[in-house]
Amino acid sequence: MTTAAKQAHEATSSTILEAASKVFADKGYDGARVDEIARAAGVNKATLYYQIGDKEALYHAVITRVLARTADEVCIAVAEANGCEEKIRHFINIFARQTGNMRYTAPIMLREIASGGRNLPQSAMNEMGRLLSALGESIAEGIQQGLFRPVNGFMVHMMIVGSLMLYSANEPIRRRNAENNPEIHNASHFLSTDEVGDAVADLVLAAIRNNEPTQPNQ
Amino acid sequence: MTTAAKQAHEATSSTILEAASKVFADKGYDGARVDEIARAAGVNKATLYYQIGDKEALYHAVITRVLARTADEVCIAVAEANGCEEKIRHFINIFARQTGNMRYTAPIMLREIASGGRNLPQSAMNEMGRLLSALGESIAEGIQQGLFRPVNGFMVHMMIVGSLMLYSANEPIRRRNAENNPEIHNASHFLSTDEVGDAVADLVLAAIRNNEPTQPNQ
DNA sequence: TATCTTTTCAACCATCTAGTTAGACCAAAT
DNA sequence: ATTTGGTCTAACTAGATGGTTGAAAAGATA
Repeated sequence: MTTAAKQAHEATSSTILEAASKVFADKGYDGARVDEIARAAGVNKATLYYQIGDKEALYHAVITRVLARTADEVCIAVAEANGCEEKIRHFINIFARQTGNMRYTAPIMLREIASGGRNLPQSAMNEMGRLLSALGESIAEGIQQGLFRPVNGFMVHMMIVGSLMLYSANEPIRRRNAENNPEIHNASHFLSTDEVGDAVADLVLAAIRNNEPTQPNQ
Repeated sequence: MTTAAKQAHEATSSTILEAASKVFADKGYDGARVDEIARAAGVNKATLYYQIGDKEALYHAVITRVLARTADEVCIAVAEANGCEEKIRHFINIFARQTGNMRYTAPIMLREIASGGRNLPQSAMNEMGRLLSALGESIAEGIQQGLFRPVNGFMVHMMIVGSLMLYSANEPIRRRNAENNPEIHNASHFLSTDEVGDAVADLVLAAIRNNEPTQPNQ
């Protein structure tokens, strides 16, 4: 394959995955129509099969891509942080940005979880594991240092990820509700991506921070 | 209609809705097969159409039922509580029980949110509103009394509901993960329904509690 | 220009599925 | 015994959908 051809392949492939992400997020695996994805990507259906494969291959590519991106961004941000609090903060802020800006991230993950991870390929599971570890280690470290209370790290993870994904995925419902009931419009229901991250970080850190600092464990 | 007939209607109808709840939770709206629901309910497909209606009517009935049950239970529990902290605690514990024991609750809600509430009938929206108010008022009251910090009540709601639904819906993935990696089995990933409620309540209350009590607002 | 490879397309098909229909069944009322 | 009203069923249909294919276009190479 020439480099020009390779680039073309890369470009179409990426266009298709981007379109597929949106459609899968919007309609779910079963609700998504391959024809619609092709149309949204502006390519013929056969091209899609030629470039990537059948519907399942397409979905696997999409979900692995979404999770890998999120895990990459989050892990980098956590690694760059100084101290446990900042690590948690970075984790939350980047996750908030990821779910807030890449609008398909949260719906795809939520649906996948709702289905019991039926379509989760191992590669995607691994990416989830990276996310879990990044936060788990930061919390364990903080507890070790006596900065955090001895909380259940997994529950904290659920809390962060749950609130951020829910808030992001909720948006259409909130908006519709605001349109239908303009009189009870509530500004606190419409925060910017960064405001959401800050609000969650504030709550989570308050939840786990050790306010009666004793000597660190050992 | 005779009372016997009425009872028969009630019974089949309920059986169908129960079966439909499971299938919709498991497969989602588009993934669910009407034939499968009928089979799961042990009735002929035509009976299902006779008793309830088409697939959409079935789904509307299911989601409204699920949300109404949850809202009912939660509202009763909150009303019975004394003081803001206890209201929050009751809210969380009952919600945890509802999502933890009625295993289809969380998946159905998560999918609905992921789809942007496309299939949410007004009746279901109202039930969601009741849930939101129950918590919102309790938090506002606590802030008013200076017991809670001036937090964003909606974000707290996202946090509670997000973590509980995520934890509940997660269960199959956690279990599969534990089976595949028995060496890193983590007890904190497998809490009982009540333990989950307590853990979340502990975290949330720590997050919003006012640790430097000043004079109440006014 | 001729040739070869990669990429795109429109039309097609086998299968699946939501929804319908015509009638069987059954209990109670006459 | 027969009618009546409600409940249920097997079998069917019309339409949609995932996936395929053979040919044509585009582009590189020589």
